[in-house]
Amino acid sequence: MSVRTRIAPSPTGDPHVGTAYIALFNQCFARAQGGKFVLRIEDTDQQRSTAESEQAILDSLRWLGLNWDEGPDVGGPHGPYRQSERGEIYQKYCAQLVDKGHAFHCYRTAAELEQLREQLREAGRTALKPSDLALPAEEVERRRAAGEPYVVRMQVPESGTCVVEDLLRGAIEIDWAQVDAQILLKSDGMPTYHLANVVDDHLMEITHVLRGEEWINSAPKHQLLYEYFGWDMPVLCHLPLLRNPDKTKLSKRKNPTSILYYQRAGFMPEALLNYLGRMGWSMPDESEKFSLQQMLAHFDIHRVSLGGPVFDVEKLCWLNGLWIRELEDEQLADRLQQWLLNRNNLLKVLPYAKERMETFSDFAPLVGFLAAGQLPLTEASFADNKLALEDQKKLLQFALWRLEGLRNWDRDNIFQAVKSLATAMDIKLRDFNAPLFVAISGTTASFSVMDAMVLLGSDLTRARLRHAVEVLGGAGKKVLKRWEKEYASLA
RNA sequence: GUCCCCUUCGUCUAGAGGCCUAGGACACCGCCCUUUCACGGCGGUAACAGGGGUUCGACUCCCCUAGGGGACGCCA
Repeated sequence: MSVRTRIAPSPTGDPHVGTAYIALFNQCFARAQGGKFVLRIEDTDQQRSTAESEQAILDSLRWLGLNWDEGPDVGGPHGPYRQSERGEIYQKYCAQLVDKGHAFHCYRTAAELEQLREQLREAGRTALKPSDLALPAEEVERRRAAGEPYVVRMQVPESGTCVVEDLLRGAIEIDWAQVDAQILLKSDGMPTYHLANVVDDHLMEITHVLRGEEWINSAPKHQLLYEYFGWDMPVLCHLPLLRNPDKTKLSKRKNPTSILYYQRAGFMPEALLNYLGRMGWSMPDESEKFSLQQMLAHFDIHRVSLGGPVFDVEKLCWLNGLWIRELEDEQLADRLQQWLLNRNNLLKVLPYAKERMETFSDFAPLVGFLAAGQLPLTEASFADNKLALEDQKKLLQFALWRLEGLRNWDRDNIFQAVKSLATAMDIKLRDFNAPLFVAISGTTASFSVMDAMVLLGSDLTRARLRHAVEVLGGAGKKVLKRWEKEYASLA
């Protein structure tokens, strides 16, 4: 038995708690039955995946205490995808499907596809079927001869019902009319997730797949591919999705989602993992605090409850407190030293503090805000700034939006983002920065707020900006909508 | 819009037809402990989405409705 977690690095390289959540359940499920737990990083979109973002994910999972086995034959965290930089493996398998008539070359252009989708919408359908995509033979021949790009799409039944078995939900029926002629090979020759996923799982001898609920709708495609290839299908199990407090799928706009954030904000890995284990799952005796070992010892996949659990930072804090209090003083001293008071950290911070220090005792107050999770702000904290409170609130929200879109979190990028926003809003940088200072450092008397943001990291920075907006009274739905419009018009 | 999944206190959950007057945890409130604040202890408020079946009996099984979520990309 072999269970895998498939991991796609996010564009920003943040290791997502949702990834850890799935990995945790995979590990418990596999190991509880003496099976292998295989981790596979796979991203056939080379724009997204970098060596650093992949490493960040692996490091985060290790930090949490997760560990994985080498996959059979292919080994390593990468699976066949890494052995096939330009997708050769998949092209080979894909050619088999074309030969057998299970897949076809499609020469449709982007413009044509858009038009087709428009027509479907009007007809009240969604899925592009092979028949929708068909072109006259001579037109196909013409485009082929002209060397136009093409993709390979899979054949799918035009009608009928597909039944997919889910370990927790039983039989799920999906109409074939809902399933489109999925692209298997992109025009650059790289596979899409769907093909890579099926081929990799087969080559890695995966027997069970535990993945997020969001994949249920593509299960028929995967099942069909297994049939086309004549391979055994792994058992599928779809886990519920972690949610924001408003019940939508957990997203970083509404919640800190990066493992790095929780690391930086001073959570114990044991506590975070423990909390993830309580999401949609419970110990047979309902105990709240348990280690990975204990979870493993009692793991039963059927104790997963299907309602999407809301990620509640407050309860996580309480749980983390439990873990801290049960540490010996010696252990806690070690943890704190590792976390913050290590030489590396000091060296990073010192250049900014040194200028302003007269005695050693000035150090802690100067950099204390870097160690804090949430700052104890009130409206009064912002009162001395030049701009009206309402304007400061808007400015902070705009800054938050601007910084959310940032790909690389470094001083230059942050500075550019802030400066361009200030210019666009026609506010002097000095006035613009004041509320940022308060939100980030708790006071305007501090070293460069840009440097502070770099030191804090993107997640903690965003969390502070969000908090500041809340402190200033927050923004209702209506206001938010107006601001969004205004923000968009700034360009 | 179409399809799929889901639905027990505000939140995480227990519950495999009678053990349910629905249990635990977070949060909240009160009391105790305490020079303060926490921690800890004790107690309290608070839920089976609605309607139909099936059954001697339904939180539990079935159907419908409603609500929530997800998916509908040459992203994963």
